[in-house]
Amino acid sequence: MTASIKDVARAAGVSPATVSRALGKGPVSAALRAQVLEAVRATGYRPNLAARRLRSQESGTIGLVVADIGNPFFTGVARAVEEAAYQAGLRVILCNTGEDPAREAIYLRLMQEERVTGMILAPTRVTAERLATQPPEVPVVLIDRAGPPGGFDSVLLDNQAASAALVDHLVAQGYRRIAGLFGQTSGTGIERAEGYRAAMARHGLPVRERFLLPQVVAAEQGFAALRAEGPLPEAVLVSNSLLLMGVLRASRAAGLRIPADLALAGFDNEDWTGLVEPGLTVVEQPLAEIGRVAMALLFERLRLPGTPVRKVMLSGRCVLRGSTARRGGPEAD
Amino acid sequence: MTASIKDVARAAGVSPATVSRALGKGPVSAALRAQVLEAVRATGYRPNLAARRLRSQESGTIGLVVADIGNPFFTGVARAVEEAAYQAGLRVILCNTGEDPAREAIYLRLMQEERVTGMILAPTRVTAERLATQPPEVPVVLIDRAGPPGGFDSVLLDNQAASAALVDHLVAQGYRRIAGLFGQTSGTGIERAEGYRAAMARHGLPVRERFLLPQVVAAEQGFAALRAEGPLPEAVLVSNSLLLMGVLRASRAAGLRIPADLALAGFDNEDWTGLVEPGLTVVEQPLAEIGRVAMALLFERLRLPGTPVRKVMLSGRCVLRGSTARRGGPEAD
DNA sequence: GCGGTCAATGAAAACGTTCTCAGTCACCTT
DNA sequence: AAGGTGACTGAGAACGTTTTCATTGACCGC
Repeated sequence: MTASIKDVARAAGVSPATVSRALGKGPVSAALRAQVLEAVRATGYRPNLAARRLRSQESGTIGLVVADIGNPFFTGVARAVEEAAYQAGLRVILCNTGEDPAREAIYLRLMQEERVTGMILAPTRVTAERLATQPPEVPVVLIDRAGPPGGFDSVLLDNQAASAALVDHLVAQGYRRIAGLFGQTSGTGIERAEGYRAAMARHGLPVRERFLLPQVVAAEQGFAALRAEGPLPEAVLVSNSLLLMGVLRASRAAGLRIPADLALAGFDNEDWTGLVEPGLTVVEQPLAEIGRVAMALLFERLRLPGTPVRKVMLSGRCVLRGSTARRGGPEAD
Repeated sequence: MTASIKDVARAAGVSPATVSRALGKGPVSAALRAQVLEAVRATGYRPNLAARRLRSQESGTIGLVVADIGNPFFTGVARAVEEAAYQAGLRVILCNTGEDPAREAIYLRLMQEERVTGMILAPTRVTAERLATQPPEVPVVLIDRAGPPGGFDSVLLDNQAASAALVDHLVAQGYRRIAGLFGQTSGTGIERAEGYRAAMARHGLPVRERFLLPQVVAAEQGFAALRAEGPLPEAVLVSNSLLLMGVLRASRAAGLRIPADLALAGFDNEDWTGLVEPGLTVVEQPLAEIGRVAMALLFERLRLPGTPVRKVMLSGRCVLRGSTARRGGPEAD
């Protein structure tokens, strides 16, 4: 088939070992190295990574397992991860689980079979729990979603604080009857719900919440159900951008004016949230930072396996836009 | 380290060959198979994919090399590709080149070293030309962007027709001075420009075009340059969603009303294009279909390597929205 | 009852690398 | 001049699988 290192060796008139050294790091005389390089060119040799990995017992690969590659949050993080890996001479295997725990399990197994050097993982709640009892043999860094207490290195947004900040902002703008819609598959949705609840309690306001699948259509249906079950709230807090889009769509379809009939606040500062009218108030997550820190944690654990578990908590940034303009006041922004 | 097939064999009291057969397809008695499975459980054995690939000489992996994983066009295609691969029991390696030919070359080499079964590729113009002289040894299917004539299987949008359809629509709506902004890194941008030129010629209208890097900021600057160089056109045709966003931003910043001061039409029916006010007229590409067809072409070529090269051309669907409402008329939607 | 077929199993080779080990040669020290 | 040092090189083992080949029985038809 394709040329192997032996073919190159024969062409260059040296031993396979010398070819390996000439291409790698070993000591080789300049003359032989030139011969080898010429032979490589002549034969069109490409090293076989499977053989290399088998022999050297290291894959030079890290696994990145996320819920949804269509979600700009994960693509943002993935870019930073890939960039860091590229700098370090590592490859990235990207896996897309679609929030499906079964698929997550399959990919986790696959990563082990690939003998990845380490993994970065955004687990569903189901998988997060399973990780506690069946930890993978390779270093794992969790992103976006908390794992079992004390278990793994992780880099997280301070979801409770961010959620509470949105509630405080809404209250300050004059809203009182604030409903919450949260994703149900991830620990993140749960945490954001808790922040919402705590802040509402602090203000002495009643909670009204629903948990949904993190999909646009689920949010449209969920919002419809919310309306059906009782009076329209003054504002809705939403735990991710897919749900935010769904609620926006549904409220548009219902002819609601934003924020006059309904204020809206959510997570993830995607481009489109600033382009719709009015702009949507969101908590911006530091995507690149999350990716970079995750890789840094992974590298450190690989370097010093014994170090205690570290959880890095990053803060979001509130981007205030017209969707939460002062209640009853002029539509700012 | 981790258990190997020999450990399992020892635990089960059989030979490594029998373990391999029990786990794979070979004929094994039910009793021994049960023993082996039990031993696998006991030892926590996970097959080593590097060894398997080396021995069996097939990677069970296909490479997907795209320009920008942050671009919803590519994530949409990637999803379909991954789904098809998953069904077929194949893995996908996803590579992100950022429209950088150097990085593209690196990843193409990497795919060969991984001994991928086949590749799906959206090349920049530079790489597309290089493919003609240095074709990879594995089957390649091109998507989104045409390669060298007659060279590779590919699945493409009928860009010229789609572009012309947008021009025709704009003309029908009463627009005459129509400018075009196109991406310069891909053959796609070029083709869309050609369709624009041809349609404008057909209508006897003058062409006014610029070629830009496919980035939001480049479009903002490009649009500013367009305005600086002469009178504001009545409409702008834009060759992809990043440029579309840039032009929308820039025209908002300049206080232009759409479509009264400037009509806008582009490519890719992303969610946000229907959520902004007014909605943007776009050509929708069949993302999932592109991914599926690409995989189908790849599979067929693997099955029957001798078949002649096939180019599948899919049509886009015009989604008409308010951004191209009739000139001077009421703002329809 | 006997050659022949067939399923099940094990021994050992092979996949393409890297790495250890031992060897060669040139050069330096004493 | 003998021994030591060091840089370079090749032979061969090893990585963990799959696969070929041979062997063993069991079973079949005659």
